[in-house]
Amino acid sequence: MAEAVTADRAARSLQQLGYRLTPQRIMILEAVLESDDHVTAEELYEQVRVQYPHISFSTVYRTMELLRDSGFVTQTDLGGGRVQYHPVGKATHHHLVCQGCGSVAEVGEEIFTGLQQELRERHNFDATLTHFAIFGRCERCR
Amino acid sequence: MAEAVTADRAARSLQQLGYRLTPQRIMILEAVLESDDHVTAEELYEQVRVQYPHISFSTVYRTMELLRDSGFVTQTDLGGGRVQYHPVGKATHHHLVCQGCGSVAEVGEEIFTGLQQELRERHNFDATLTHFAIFGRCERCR
DNA sequence: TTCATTGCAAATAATTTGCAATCGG
DNA sequence: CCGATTGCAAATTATTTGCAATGAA
Repeated sequence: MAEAVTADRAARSLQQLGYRLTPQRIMILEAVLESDDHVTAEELYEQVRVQYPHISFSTVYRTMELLRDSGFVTQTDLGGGRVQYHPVGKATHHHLVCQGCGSVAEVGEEIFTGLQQELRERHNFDATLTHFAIFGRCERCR
Repeated sequence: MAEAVTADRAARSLQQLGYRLTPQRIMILEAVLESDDHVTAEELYEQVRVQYPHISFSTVYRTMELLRDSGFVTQTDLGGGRVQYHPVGKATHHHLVCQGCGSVAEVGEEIFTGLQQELRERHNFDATLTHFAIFGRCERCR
C-alpha cells in the first residue's frame, strides 16, 4: 500500500521543491501516475484535454520534463519518433519486438536479474534496467 | 579474414538482389562498412560529401534503408533524435551510460549471453542484442 | 532504351522556444 | 503583487516524399 507514488504525495513533493502547483500540472501528474504502463506526450495531452480542453502540448512537454527531473517518471526513447513516459515504482516489464512480424510480447523484469548482477559484480555498475525493448525474432518467424 | 563484410562483397550481393550499383550507393556502403562502430545519417552524408559534394540526404536515408533491409547494417534508435547505423559482423560492444556524471564505459557483448540464452529457452525468442545503451550509475556516482 | 535511382524542394511530425498574458503563493 | 507558468504561434530538427531529370543495365 505504500509502494507506488500517489498524485497527492507527488504534488506535495513538487511544491516542496519550489514548483507551483497549477491545475495543469496536477492533471498531467494524475494522468501519468494512473497509467500502469508507458504513455506518450500525445496520450497525456488527449487524456487531460477531456477535463481541460485548453491544455497545450508545450505544457505537457514542460511538465514531463519537470517530473522527469524530479524523479517521478522515467523517459525512454525506443525509437519510432515518440518518447515514452513511465511512472517510477510501478511494476516493470519489457518488450520483445519481433523484427519479422512486428509482434510485441511482454516479459517480466526478472529477465534482467542475471545481467544486473553481473554488471554490478564485474563492472561496478548499478544498472537501471526499466522498460526495455529487445529486438529479435519470435518463435513463428524463426 | 573472412569475418566482416567487405564493400566489394556487399556491392555484389546488392546487385544480385536486383539493385543497381550506383556510385552513391558504393560510397555510402564503403563509408558505413569502414566505420568500426555506429554512424548517423549526418556523419555518412558528411563523409561521402568529401569525395562527392553532390550527394543528398535523401540518398543517404534511402540507401541506409536498403542496406538495412538487405541485412548489411542494423538500425538503432537509442534516443537523442538521431538513428544510428551499425555494420553487421563487426565486434559488438555496449555502453554503460551513467546518469549521474554522464560518463560512458564500454562492455563487451558477452554481457548478454546469459540473458540471450534465457530468452531463447524460456520465451522462444531469438534476441538480437547488438549495440545497446544501458543506463544507471557508475562506481563513483553511487 | 527503360525503369530504378537521384537531387531538389517541399512536406511531415515530434519537440522546443519566445513572448505576452495569466495566476499561484 | 511578482515572478513562475501558461498558451499560442513560430522555430527547430530529423526524416520522408513527390516529381522531373538522370544514368545503370
